[in-house]
Amino acid sequence: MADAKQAGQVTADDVARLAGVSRWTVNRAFKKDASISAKSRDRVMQAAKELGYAPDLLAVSLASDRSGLVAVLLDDLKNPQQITMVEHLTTTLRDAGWYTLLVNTKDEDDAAAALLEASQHRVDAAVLIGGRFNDVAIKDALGAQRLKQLIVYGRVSQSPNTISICCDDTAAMTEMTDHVLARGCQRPLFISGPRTISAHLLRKEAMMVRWREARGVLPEVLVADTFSPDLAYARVLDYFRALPRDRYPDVLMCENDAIAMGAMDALRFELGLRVPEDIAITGFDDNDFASNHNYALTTYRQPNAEMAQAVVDVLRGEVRPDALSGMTGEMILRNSA
Amino acid sequence: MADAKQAGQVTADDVARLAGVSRWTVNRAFKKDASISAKSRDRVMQAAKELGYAPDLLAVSLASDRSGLVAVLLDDLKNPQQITMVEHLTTTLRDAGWYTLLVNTKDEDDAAAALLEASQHRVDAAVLIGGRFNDVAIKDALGAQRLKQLIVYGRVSQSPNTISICCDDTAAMTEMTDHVLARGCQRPLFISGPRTISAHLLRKEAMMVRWREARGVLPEVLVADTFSPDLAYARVLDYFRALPRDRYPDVLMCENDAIAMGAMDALRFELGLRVPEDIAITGFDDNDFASNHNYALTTYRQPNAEMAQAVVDVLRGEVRPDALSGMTGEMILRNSA
DNA sequence: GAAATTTTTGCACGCGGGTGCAAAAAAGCT
DNA sequence: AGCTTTTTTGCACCCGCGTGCAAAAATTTC
Repeated sequence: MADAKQAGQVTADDVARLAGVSRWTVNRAFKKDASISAKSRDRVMQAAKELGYAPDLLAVSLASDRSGLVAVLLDDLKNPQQITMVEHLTTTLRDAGWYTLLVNTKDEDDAAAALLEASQHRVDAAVLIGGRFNDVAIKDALGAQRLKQLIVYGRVSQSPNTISICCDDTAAMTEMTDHVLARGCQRPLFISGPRTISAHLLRKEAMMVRWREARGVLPEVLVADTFSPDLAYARVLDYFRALPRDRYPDVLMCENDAIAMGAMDALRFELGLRVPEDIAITGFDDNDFASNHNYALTTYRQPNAEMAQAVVDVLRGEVRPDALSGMTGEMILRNSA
Repeated sequence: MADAKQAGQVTADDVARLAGVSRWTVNRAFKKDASISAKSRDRVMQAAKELGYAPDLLAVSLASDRSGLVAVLLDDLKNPQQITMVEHLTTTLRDAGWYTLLVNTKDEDDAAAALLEASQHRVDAAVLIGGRFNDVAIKDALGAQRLKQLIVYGRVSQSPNTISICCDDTAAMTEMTDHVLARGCQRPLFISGPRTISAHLLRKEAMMVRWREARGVLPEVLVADTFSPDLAYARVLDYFRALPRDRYPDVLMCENDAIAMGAMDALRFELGLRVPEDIAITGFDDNDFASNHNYALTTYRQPNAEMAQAVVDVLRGEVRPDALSGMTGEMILRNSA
């Protein structure tokens, strides 16, 4: 095998020379359905292998105005749900021929900067994961205007120039609430995450609405400022300590698993309560630890594969706008509720 | 703000026209320390803002032979340690001006393909995380030859064309072992992950060596085929069930936290043993759940920030070959041992 | 076997900007 | 003011490949 590394980049011209054809024929040989004779394709491929040639994707992108890159911007890699999303996105995109430019943003300003950088890379789309991306603010960012596609992933976006791909939170939460109701719970407490993002309101509201329909009363709500178990732990503890024992809730519905776990730990380790005997708990997302023996969390798994596939559909231009935010996941029943 | 999106890409020529200078002056205005007068830089920047111009990074890469991209290839996004590494890498690289092309590989063949694809993107370096990358096999891959830098991250590589950046596993494991010895443990069991990767042998061997130095005997070893808690759970259960109670180990040293957690669950839920009273347990990596109330795992935190910084140093050409695999982390003492 | 098709191949020009050098402008000096 | 030195600016050519079209070659047809 020729020494491609030291000699610098092997280009299509080199291959052409060796194969005795023109550069364009070489490029055709590497293109899916180009018009080229089998004979010269073989000769080209042979020469290419000999030289260790592979088309330069940068040059392809520049010339063709299709980079094959998708920027995935996220918030918080500590959040298991975001990781799950990244995992599905990277594999699904790669299977479909796209590459993932992963950007871990620090704050809102940084998110805008990241968007601009993504556009400078000519990404075919940018996928926004997490709550840091306030779409109202972001839509004015220079980067947003330069992008071909802006996809808000995992929650519904208000912004018109944007495509939302997410699971039907309302249906999901209604199903969960029905389950809890059927279980006979009477005094619910909803524990929400930070209240900046639209998706959150959907989950909370779906639960509230359903509960009131069924029981005629509105559940209590406790707000945690982040999705961290530790904070939820502290919040829950404060909340319960300020309450007489006979007014304890009998079910905690949490906006995601992380909060549910923190809450469960607080109940068990600090208050000596049993789950689910004394208090039932539900989470959301079915993260990797939800099935753990210590938690056995009843939760809801988002349709992650389907959502990732929807991104590919959008990239391919096969948009089914109706289907983009109506995907439903699956309630996972475990011991906690 | 002009409508950059519909009108297609805004180029330096457009800005030049508006600013009344040549295209090259425009490019200079965007370059860090180019020789350009303050006056024309201002004029250019003004025009650029008006048009919503930003340099096209693809074109820059093509022309300058520095893509600013680093491919991060990994194995298993379910592995918390890999996620931690990705997190540190993405942020550290971005702060230093590089972008991350994240590739989630499926198997060994796919890893080779991913390497080739990375090289086609002209990445400035590829960082290999996880055990799927058998460097002996990978070094022959076409992609590997075309890469400017191949960095094996988180373990030592045998391959000469490769740079290893990792923590000093031997020192780490020796420290952990000393801690366990000082605690007075007598019957250790080492639980290893899959035995394909060099790094694993280092951890196990360091523990074995140290233990024999101290007590004159070699610890038992149990092999789990993956780093999943569930498998460790099953393995540990089998192992203990085949053992008379009086020959139970009194300390489990696990190759990583995931294994330690699975092991701990098995001991508690299936065998009714207490940790650490009956059996002590140590992990490795200090993943997010290690500090959880249910586990309180004594473990070892790798020098993640330092390791990520080392990648940047390599990219910048400021290599300190000696320092690349000698970084030490920090033992985290919790309740489990 | 010559004419009409069809397939294959080659080429000019462009994608957006980098590099090194030479011309032009500005600044410094006597 | 006239001349030298330094800073700024413009330009030719290149990075590696895509696109559309015309020339060349291979096939088919009668």
